[in-house]
Amino acid sequence: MKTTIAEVGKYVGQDVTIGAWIANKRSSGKIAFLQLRDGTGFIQGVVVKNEVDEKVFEAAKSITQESSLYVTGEVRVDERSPFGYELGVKEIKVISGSVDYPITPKEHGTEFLMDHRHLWLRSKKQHAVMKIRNEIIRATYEYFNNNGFVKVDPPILTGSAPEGTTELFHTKYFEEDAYLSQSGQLYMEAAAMALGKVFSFGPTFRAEKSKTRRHLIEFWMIEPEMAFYEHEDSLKVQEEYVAFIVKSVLDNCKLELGVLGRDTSKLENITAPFPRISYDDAIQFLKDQGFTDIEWGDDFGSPHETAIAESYDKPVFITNYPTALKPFYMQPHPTREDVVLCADLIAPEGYGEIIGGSERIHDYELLKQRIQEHDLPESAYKWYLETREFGSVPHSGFGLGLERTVAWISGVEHVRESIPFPRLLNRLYP
RNA sequence: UCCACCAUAGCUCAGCGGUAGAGCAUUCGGCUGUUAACCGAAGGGUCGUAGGUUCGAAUCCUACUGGUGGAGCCA
Repeated sequence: MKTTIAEVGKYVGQDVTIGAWIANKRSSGKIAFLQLRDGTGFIQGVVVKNEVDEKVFEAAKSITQESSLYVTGEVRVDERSPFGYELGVKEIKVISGSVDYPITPKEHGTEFLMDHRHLWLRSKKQHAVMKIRNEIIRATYEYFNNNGFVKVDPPILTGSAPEGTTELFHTKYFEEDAYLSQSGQLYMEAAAMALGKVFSFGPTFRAEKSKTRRHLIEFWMIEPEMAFYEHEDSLKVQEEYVAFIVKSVLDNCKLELGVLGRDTSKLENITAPFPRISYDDAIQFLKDQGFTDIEWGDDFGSPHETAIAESYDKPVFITNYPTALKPFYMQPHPTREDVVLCADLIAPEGYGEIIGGSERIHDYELLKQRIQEHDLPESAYKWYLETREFGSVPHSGFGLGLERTVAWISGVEHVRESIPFPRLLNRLYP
């Protein structure tokens, strides 16, 4: 019976054949332990010399790390295995050898591991992070599909800069200039006017010289946009969605969280509603904490963000930032000129901002005025303004950074481990 | 772009002015329950590059290159 490691629980007491790789091996004179992996999981194969053909034991003793093989044996329950099962090996058929596998069972530096990212992904820890990433993606589709959202894919090649200031990747579009998308939001707003509640999930590109554990040049973003939703309605969706993906990972990735040594009690606590603090109060809070380098009107730096996040044990919304700090399209506060209806969601444990969202301006004249104030080319925003010209409605949306969310839930230090092949300031290989 | 630190065996590091070291990996030998297994042996190096100081530089100085951490910007 050919099966996978994930499925062996169905075959206790029976012989199965698994296509696998050797993750590691330990052997003595009369017994060998093969640490097997097949992509679906990890299991230990035990080869006892006087129970198998001599050739099989020799093959087990001489097989090298990351060689591929078909291994046949009896599935048995074993309490010593964290996975619960092990394989009493009867036969080994090597498919392909592996000489001098670079990633040895020892510590390695970041540069070396990143140079071998294509192989590093095979490790138990990276496997666990990728499974958690997948679970977050799966739960995202489940959440939005269950709540009446339609997935819409905005373009990746664009002709203009949605948020103006940030650096964009430039490319040619035949004779024209084009840029890689840094946000699909404007297109999602148009889509919301067509389909009501929509969400996107796709890559985003920022040509910023950022060099921190929270930054990637290419990252994935989930951007919901909702017609007839005001700011407060959007915050409810955000906290419910984030709580849902955390719960999904807790329910479906127990083994992976264990491999990563994640403190799950911190995740179990992540339930809606999330605490909120206004920008005004956050400034006051920081001053009370002894920060002297910040005044009303300044944007938060990383230490400020962390100080605010650390005073809560859940993600926290920082709401209503000064208009001057935020992009042109955000809806002004109903009773105040100087702030807008927006919120950033800051993850606990120093993982930084995972969501930025706002209610969007729906008034045609005001939006046009803002575009002029920001010196944006009106011709490029003609289509965007038209969404306000023909039956404009209040609407809100937000963007969630996938890699920061994966890093936070997995508990890995750096976002470069939360995406299969990270694009970083100095890294385009592999 | 700025600040700090780092660059020695395939990998992780020690050596910090006087002939280059360890652990892991590899090869060989030993070991019946290992969990980064263990024990013994062997092979493996123009000490990032280019200058300089010195009788003598992996070691001190300068520049460059590459990397790591952080800042700013942002998800």
